[in-house]
This record gives sequence, structure tokens and C-alpha cells, in this order.
Amino acid sequence: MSSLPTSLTAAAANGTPESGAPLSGAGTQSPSNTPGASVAPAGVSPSPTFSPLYQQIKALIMQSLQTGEWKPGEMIPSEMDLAARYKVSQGTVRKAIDELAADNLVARRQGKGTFVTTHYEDVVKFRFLRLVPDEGEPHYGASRVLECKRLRAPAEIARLLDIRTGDSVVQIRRVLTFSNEATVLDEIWLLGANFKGLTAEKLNEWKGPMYALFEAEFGTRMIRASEKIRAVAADDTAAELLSVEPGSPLLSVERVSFTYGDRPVEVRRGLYVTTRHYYQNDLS
Amino acid sequence: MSSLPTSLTAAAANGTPESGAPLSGAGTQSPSNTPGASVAPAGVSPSPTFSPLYQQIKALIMQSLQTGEWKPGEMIPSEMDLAARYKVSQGTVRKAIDELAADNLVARRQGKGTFVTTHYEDVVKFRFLRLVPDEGEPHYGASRVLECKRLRAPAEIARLLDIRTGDSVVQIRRVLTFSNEATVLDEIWLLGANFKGLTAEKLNEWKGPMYALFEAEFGTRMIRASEKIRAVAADDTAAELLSVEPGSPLLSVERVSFTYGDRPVEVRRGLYVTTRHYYQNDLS
DNA sequence: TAGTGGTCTAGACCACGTG
DNA sequence: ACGTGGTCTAGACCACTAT
Repeated sequence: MSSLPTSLTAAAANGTPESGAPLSGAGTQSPSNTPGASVAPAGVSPSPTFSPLYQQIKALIMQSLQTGEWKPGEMIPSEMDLAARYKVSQGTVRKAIDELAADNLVARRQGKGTFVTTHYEDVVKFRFLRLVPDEGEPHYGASRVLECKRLRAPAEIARLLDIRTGDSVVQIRRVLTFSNEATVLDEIWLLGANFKGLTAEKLNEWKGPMYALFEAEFGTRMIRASEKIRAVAADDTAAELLSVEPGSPLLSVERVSFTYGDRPVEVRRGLYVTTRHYYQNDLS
Repeated sequence: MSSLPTSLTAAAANGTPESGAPLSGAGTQSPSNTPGASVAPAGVSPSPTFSPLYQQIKALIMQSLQTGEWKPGEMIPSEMDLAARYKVSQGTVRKAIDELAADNLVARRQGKGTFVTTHYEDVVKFRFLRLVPDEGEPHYGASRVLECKRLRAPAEIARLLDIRTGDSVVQIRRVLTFSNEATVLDEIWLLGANFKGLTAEKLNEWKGPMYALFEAEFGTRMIRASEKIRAVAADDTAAELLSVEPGSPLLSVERVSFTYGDRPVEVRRGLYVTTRHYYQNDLS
């Protein structure tokens, strides 16, 4: 890792960190407000794997988010400041931030600034827990952790986490209770390397979303997730923990969550009781 | 309904059709490329329910989509043409189209133009059928229509469709088969007013997505949908039609689909067999 | 009053697709 | 060669929030 690039020209000289794509001639235009007086064709690089400037800026900003230069909840520099830092126009920074906002990595607040999003605020937004009660408002229930231990990854989990079978993982089992009814049984596997020191006590002490704990204590932010949903019959263990009859239909939700760079860090297998709740999904 | 407004000034005079929001002073700026020479404060309307220009343009374009001025699959006028038509800058039109593209109402194709999206292409994109096989590529299966009849809306359906109990609706029942296995049992209710002349024969003759038929033959485009998902036990009827044991767990998907203006036009209750398929969902 | 994001414009140039 | 969407810039002004 070389030092953090602070201006685009530096980045261009080094090549952008991950994709290795060169600056590719974009931005070499002569703005020249006076019309008709265009100058300097400067036809350097025609277009080998062209990447827009704003995408490069987006990548640089994302890098600063990942390294923790701006932490969840904090304000990032203003558009003008970033434009100066990267030596591009404010409009280009704007477009980069637009995409970051669309990806839910940052949130803009008019008159105040642009802020790094937090899973703590997501209590309101319910990005990751899509279980909604038939009546009443969505809410987070009480979490009871049954188990939290380190072990070696079984083959299937290792495959999903993109690690080797036998690598260290943390396994958590827990029950979520809504209005005094056991509703969700979760079995969670986390990348061992990222969650050293995670214990059942820490989990039980924590009030609020589990992902908020992960981002605050372990510096691991869940950015996106992919879920596979099925209907299954409750086995004896699940039936007992969820207080339903064995064989009852349960919603099975297998989730893989990703951090920056689309690296998988969590596998979560949830069993949901859907007699008084449903899984909400919007297609558009 | 007055005549179709073709320029923004006309729209401003009439007020925008739905929200009734006035032009609200936006766009009354003096561009004046020569710096320092700003003119004409023209302080008319301060900001009573301010609506950005590009949103008004977006609404006007959406209107033309709704009225069928540009039909699914067709190209809409170029950004420059639309800019001239609405008397705004190309950048403002661009931002309006950006949002329409984000909403999947149109699709941009560089070098060619901007096209009204079609449910027929969605075969590739699988916006609305999220059932994926454990192995192999997603694909549409064979549809067998069991029933297609007009009847009076029961209370529950009427509520979801925002009509009165007893109003005319079309009910369809069908089975979807993937690789020779009955997988989906659908019960569909459509707004009677929009689907006059829909018969089981028409449905059975049609190859391709049902929504493509709806948009091509009945001029009703599904824009977005909202789904409530549960796990349920198969009753005797469902069990027989889907060739599973009574009591088997099935995925229950209750969907309400909306056209332009967020008007509900379809209620669909699906029962999915999820032994060899799963419902795919991405959170972000 | 000052600072931030949000809107609007206008012009130049690039990349893509099709003649 | 031409037209379309895509990128980039620069400047002016509006709307919101805090001080």
C-alpha cells in the first residue's frame, strides 16, 4: 500500500489502486468559458478501458470511508473541499456523491452536509430486517443470544464466505422476540479475522441492531446483502425454540452480507415465524 | 382535462395536473454567461411548496408515457428535442430522464437513444418473477390457465385494489411449471375496467410474460409492486395442483401491482414450491 | 450572515452506434 | 459523418440550517 492519494493527479500517476485503470484522458478538456476559443486537443490516450472521472472520485471517497478517515455518523468534507482536494469541479464530486448516496453509503442533508450512514439510524429505515408485523409499527424486538463461539468453518460456510474450510469463524445462535413472541431463530457465521473478542456477553449487553455493534466495535460495516428465501418445515429444535409445532411452516432466509469491496463477511440463516409477521419486499 | 401541454410555460399557466403545484419561481434565473452581470431578481413567488423544474419535466414526460404518446419499445425524443419542447436546458431534461431510468420507466442506450421499457425484455431481467432454480439459469416456465372469469370483487380484494366491494374484477387461476415440475400456483385479480375481453384462451395462446400481454393488448403497464411473503402449509387443493403433500411448507407471496400514478390494478396470491427453487432478494 | 447541499444553465468534448 | 447519450466544467442562484 502506498500513501493515501490526496489529489487526482497523484492517483493518475499511480494508476487507480484497485482497477489499475489509468486516468484515461478524461478531464484533459480545456473548459475555456469563452466560447469558440477551444484550445489544446492534447490527444493523449484515446480510450483504453475508459473510466469516468466521477467514478474514480467515487472510488477514492469510498477508500476514505473504508480506511475510516470519515467514520459512521461523521460529516464528510463539503463538495467544494473535496473538489479542491481532488482537483476536479464541484459538479464531478456531486455526481460521485450522488452515487454513494444511492448506494446508502452516505446521506445528504440539505443545509448541513453529507454524512456517513450508520446502522444505528437504520432502526428507522429497516434496510436489513424486513419482517413487518401484521398490525402496528415495525420495531426491533429483544435478542437472546443462545451461543457465541469460535470454530472452524464447515465447507458450505467457507464457500459462501470465500475462505478455506477450517478457517476461523464465529458462530452465533440467537432468538429474536417481538411482543413476547419468539419470532426469529438466527444462526450466524462471521469471518473470524474481523471479529476477535466478540462474546455472548457483549452481544447481550448491546441494545440496538447487531450491525450497529459490528460497525462501532469491530469496524466492519455491512454494505449490502443477498438473500435466498424458502418455506421449510420446523424441525424439533427450531420448533421448541420458537414455540411452534414441529413441522410448522417457517420462512427460511439465507443471507450473505458484504462489506466494502464486495467481500463477504457474514452468513446468516434465519427461520421466521410468519403467522403474525410477514416479509416485506418491493419490486420496482 | 385540458389539452396536452407541450411547453413548460403552458404547464405553469395551468398548474401541474396532479399536485397542482405552481412553477414556483424556479427557472426564473438569468443565466447570463458573462459573470458579475446578474440581472432581474424578479422576486415573484418565494417558495410555496417548491418543486424543482426537472421534477415538473419528469411529470410531463411520464404523462406522455401514460397517454401512449410513446409506446413501450419505442424511442422517445432526444434530450435536445425535449429540451426545446419544454423550453428548458438539456441538462434539466437529462436529470428528469435520469430519474425515469432509475424508476425503470425508460432505458438509455448510448449512441442510440432513450427507449420506453417493455415487460417483454424483462424476460432477461426478471424484475417481477424472483424465483430462481437451485441449479441452472432462471427461465420462464409453461403457464397453464385453470380459470379466467369475471366476478364481483370480494371485500378484501376490493380494499387492496382501492375499489368498492362488488365492483367488476377478472379472476385468473393458473399453474406455472418449471422443467416439468408444477412450481407456482397463482390466483390473480385484475381491475375489471382495464381488462375487458381477457379470456383463458388469450392467456393460453400467449407466449412470454403475462405482463407483456397486459401492456401490449390492454395498455396497462405494471410499474412497481409490493409483496408480502409468508410460509404457509399447503391445503388440499394447492397440494394436488402442485403435486406435494398436504401440509407441506409453501411460500405465500401476496403481491399488489401498480401502474402510472400508483394506482393498484392487480392483486396476485402465489404459492411457490421452494424445494428446487428459491426466492431471490437483494438488500442494499 | 455564512456555509452547505440543491437547482439550473450553457458550452465543449468524449464514446457509442449507424449510416 | 452524423446524431445520440455521457462526461466535465463553471458560474449563478435558491433553499435549508446553524450561529
